[in-house]
Amino acid sequence: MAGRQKIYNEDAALNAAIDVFWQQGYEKASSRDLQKAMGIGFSSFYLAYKGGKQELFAKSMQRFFTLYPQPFLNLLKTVDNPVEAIRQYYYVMTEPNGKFSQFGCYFSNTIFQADENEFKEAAVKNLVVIADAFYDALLRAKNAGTINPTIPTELWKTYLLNLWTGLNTTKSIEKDQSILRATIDFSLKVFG
Amino acid sequence: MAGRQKIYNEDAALNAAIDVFWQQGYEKASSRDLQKAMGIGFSSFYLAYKGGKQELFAKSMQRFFTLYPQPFLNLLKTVDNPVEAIRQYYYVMTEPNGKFSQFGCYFSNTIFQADENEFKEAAVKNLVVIADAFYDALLRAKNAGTINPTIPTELWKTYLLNLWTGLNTTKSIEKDQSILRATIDFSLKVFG
DNA sequence: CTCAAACTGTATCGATTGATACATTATTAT
DNA sequence: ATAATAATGTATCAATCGATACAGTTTGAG
Repeated sequence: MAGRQKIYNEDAALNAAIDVFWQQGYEKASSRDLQKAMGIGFSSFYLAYKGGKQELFAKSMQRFFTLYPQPFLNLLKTVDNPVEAIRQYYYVMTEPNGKFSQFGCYFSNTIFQADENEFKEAAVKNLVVIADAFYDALLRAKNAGTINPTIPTELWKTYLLNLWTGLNTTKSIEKDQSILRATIDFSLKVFG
Repeated sequence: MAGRQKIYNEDAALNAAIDVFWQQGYEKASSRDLQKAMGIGFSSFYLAYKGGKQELFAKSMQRFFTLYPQPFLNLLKTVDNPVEAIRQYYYVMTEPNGKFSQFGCYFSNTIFQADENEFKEAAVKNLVVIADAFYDALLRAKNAGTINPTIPTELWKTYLLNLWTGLNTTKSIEKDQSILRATIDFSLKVFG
């Protein structure tokens, strides 16, 4: 293998692309915006991502999952009190200067903005994986007697997804952090 | 006043524009899409809406409120059981072939997609008006002893908004209508 | 009958979009 | 050294965006 060395860092460039997509969404994030943020030229951009913006977005969403939800899902496998862990996870949507409260949920945004394409499907799949992990952790706690849910088991995933994706929009309407957190707290009471 | 007569119907044209914006959102709805759907030429378009797409969208959102939420809010003032009325309103998000389940909530979509501009602000305002009406009807029922809510009064609006805006995304993840409706039913139980 | 007012159809504007072309520079294997 | 390979920088492509120009058509007031 011969050839000139990369002048940019691949990981740093992809992380920069994540933030651009996260903030602007797939459509609004222009190739020029992305290149600028990634510190990369046009040629290098299309050399590294032959599929262009589409390929970059797909890899960006994969990396996003690895960076943010994945560590939490791993943690969730070990905790005794999954409701408290989920509460803290949901609280990030209420942190005034955090990326989640500012940019929203990467997957919900994608589901919302994308056409009926592969991205929408992938974003749904990511959220379902998260909901599945929530379900498993809660079921373990229930079986262990740690929690005593009043909500039927078959509604757990949809209820939790709806709370999460709702916050993604509600945070733009209700700016009072204490009200948002109280709503999260109240909604999670059904898990005991 | 002299002059040629309009060849198109203004109300029908605006209604057509609503559906285009509803389905595609402000950004993706191109001026050509709109003209085509409205059955109108470029000249007439910019003659009728000197502010272009922006002005058309503003009037479209106003008309949308008049067409859809307003009649329900009027009904809500008269019903004895507001919880049941709200349930039916939320159910429209689960109707497989309805515009709401297909296109989502006009206002939530706008809040989601718009930049920090006048549209976002107007969409938030519309949702707040709806939440206020929900609140008033529920408070009347509580004072009349018809319902016995377990949720603190100060969380009513945010809780109901979050349920509604959540459905706007959750409907794309959970396709089973019975699960969606059961989640709505369970969530509304807190109002007694 | 005339003429200004109002509406319409088509052609096109400059800006921006995602994506390529192509020459240049840097690196390594032989 | 030289050829092959890889990365870069700039210029530009066709398509589409919102918006406008401008000539043509229909109408009613005088």
